[in-house]
Amino acid sequence: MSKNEFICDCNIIHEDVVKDTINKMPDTDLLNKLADFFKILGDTTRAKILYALDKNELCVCDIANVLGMSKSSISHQLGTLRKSGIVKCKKVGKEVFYMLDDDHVKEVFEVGIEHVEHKKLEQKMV
Amino acid sequence: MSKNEFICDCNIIHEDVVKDTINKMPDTDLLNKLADFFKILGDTTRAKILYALDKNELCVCDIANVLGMSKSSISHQLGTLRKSGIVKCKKVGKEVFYMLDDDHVKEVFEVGIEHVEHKKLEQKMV
DNA sequence: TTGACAATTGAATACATATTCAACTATAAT
DNA sequence: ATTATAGTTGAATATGTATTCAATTGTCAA
Repeated sequence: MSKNEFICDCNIIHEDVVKDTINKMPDTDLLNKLADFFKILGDTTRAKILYALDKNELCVCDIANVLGMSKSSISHQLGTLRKSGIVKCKKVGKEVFYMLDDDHVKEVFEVGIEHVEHKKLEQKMV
Repeated sequence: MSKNEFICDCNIIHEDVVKDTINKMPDTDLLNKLADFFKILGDTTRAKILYALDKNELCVCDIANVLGMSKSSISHQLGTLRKSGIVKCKKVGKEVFYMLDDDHVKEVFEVGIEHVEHKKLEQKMV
């Protein structure tokens, strides 16, 4: 493996480790989907929506009022959440009720909160 | 609670549920930190970096070569990862070696992968 | 001390995306 | 049928951010 095969303008000193790491990397498709999943959770509005839906089944107006935001922006976000299969909905008359479609979200949230609170604790100890 | 207290131009029909949900919402600070944490994981480049660092301790050049990207962009991303306390580094001569600072990341990834693979499976069954 | 190299940094660019606004659809009530 | 309401949608705007580029820092070797 010559130096020129590498993208970088540096003398590769750790060729073996690099090769080993490359071999151990999961396929791109998985990593993209994983990042996309976290991207969905990585927005305050969406995080709040999911948190609210974990507590109660809610219509668009309810969510808008819980978060103190406009119906439109909530509806847009619900659209993205629905497209990514994280929430589902049922229509009742003029209203549309939303609920979580996936238990994983709750689980991921829990580990995330653990992390965040652990970090907070660390800061206090410093 | 009058209609006017609500942000939305709709006849609140589910006042009780809305109030209940509001009461059960965690404080804003936690939700923001949580979203910020997921935002960090919600980028393909950063996800790849973290995945790579989970396998081996690597210098900036190594990571750049594993991902096939420039040193500069990797360094920028390592900066954000460092600031958020997810990776740490040690300097050895001219090189800087990076490693994961937190076991939670691994844990969160695992649940995330579970979710992604579950979704993939669901799609196949349809 | 000079040259080479790993890494960082700031500014610029390019791209992605959250919210707003206005228009529209679908359903229910009169 | 007409009107009001819940929700959706597309375009525009505003904001955020990933990558590139160029310059700079710090360390090692000659």
